[in-house]
Amino acid sequence: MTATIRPVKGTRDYYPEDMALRAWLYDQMRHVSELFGYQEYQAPILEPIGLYAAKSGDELVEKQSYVFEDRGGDRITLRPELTPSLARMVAQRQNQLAFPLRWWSFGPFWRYERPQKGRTREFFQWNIDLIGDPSPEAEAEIVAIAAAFFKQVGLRSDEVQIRVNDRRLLAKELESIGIPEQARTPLLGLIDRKDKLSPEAWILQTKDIGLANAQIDSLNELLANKELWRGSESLERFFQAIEAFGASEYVVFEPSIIRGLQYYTGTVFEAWDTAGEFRALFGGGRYDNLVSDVGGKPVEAVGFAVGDLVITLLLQSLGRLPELAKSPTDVFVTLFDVSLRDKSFAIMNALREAGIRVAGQLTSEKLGKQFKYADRIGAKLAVILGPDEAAKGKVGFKVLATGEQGECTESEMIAKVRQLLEA
RNA sequence: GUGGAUGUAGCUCAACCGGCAGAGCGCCGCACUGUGGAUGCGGUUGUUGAGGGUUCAAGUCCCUUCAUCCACCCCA
Repeated sequence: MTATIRPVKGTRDYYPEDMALRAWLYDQMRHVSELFGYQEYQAPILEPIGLYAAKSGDELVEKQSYVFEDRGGDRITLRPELTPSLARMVAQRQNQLAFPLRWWSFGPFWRYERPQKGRTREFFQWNIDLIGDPSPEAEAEIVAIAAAFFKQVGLRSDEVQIRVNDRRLLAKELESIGIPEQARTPLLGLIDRKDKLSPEAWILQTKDIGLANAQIDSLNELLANKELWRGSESLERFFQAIEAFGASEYVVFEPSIIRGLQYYTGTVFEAWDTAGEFRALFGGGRYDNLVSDVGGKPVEAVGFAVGDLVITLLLQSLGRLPELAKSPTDVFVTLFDVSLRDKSFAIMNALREAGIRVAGQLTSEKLGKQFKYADRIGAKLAVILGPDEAAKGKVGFKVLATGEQGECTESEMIAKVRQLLEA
């Protein structure tokens, strides 16, 4: 064990059963994306460091990105997020794309930080964006997609919740209670962390920023007001559309949702498990400046990102993981001995040409072991060709789940196998 | 980057005050040389993460180091 080379810190090996689960999640993401008419795309995993310098959080770029020099001396980053790459792709073909764009992607990302529960250094993420539509209805569509995804994977609205806010609304409200401009940015960061702080620490830290007692009271009142959105035309329209899209049971207004990324310009949202056991399931919002920041003409955009890991942990803790096949094997073809090898191989071939998924014994082994193997890999059916069957021009079969056994002629085999697999 | 916890068989974990390294599961074999999953019997599995120190004696105490986990920070 000491001799094996360790995996890179924060990476995760996906053994076949883990991979089957990730592939299943990917399928659900694809399904929901396509239900809303979104197209899949892929961006490079390597990007120049400069792409992120513009607008991501400072800490993200300076401390949490994997950066190295390639052989030509260029500074390369393992992408820590997708949105800047998307912005570049849009900017590069801005004049030939059919707006609004409905695009989605799934792939690996890297972030150099201490791994912990629900977080690794290499992780996989689903990104989905609607680009070129400034309306609150566009935001509602994106949030409705998130709700549809939860339904698709079997998470109910009493288990997960999408919390929505609008940074513009909050900025206006902070101004109205007399919070000076220079205090607003640090205050927003503090509000974002409020539920992690004790009430005492919260008051202490708001005072540090320079708020008076009366202002803290107003602020607390503001953050407790779940009806605050009714003052905002865009949020009114947003919630009306959410209702019409059938997503309202999953969506609530929450004035303390801010999000850390600097590039969000308006609506922001996060999804959480209602039990509060895990970190955010996904986060997103409106980012209208990003395309122009990478050199394009200004385009409005809204989107979100979901990691595979927290969703998986949540489904697991709720006992909601799907039962996936152990392997794609439908049929296991046994091998009696060397004299029947070619004939057994020909049977494997015939079944495969009929589109049936077959694994088969390649070298001589006791039949008992072959059946055990067939069982362990989850084959539904075993096909047996021994001297007795061969003498009669027949093949034997066995349904592994029930032990039911029988024979049929070689010419009947494919039809028989198909029939047994469907049962 | 800061703080805390934990490293013992393939896996999950025991081992009293420092006194012969164990159990369950798994795996292998046999009962059952043409039949898996059940059962019974038998067997295998170790540099106790690594290095050093104290001691008659270290899984256990001390130091160093590495790794993992948890929280903070941060969160695409």
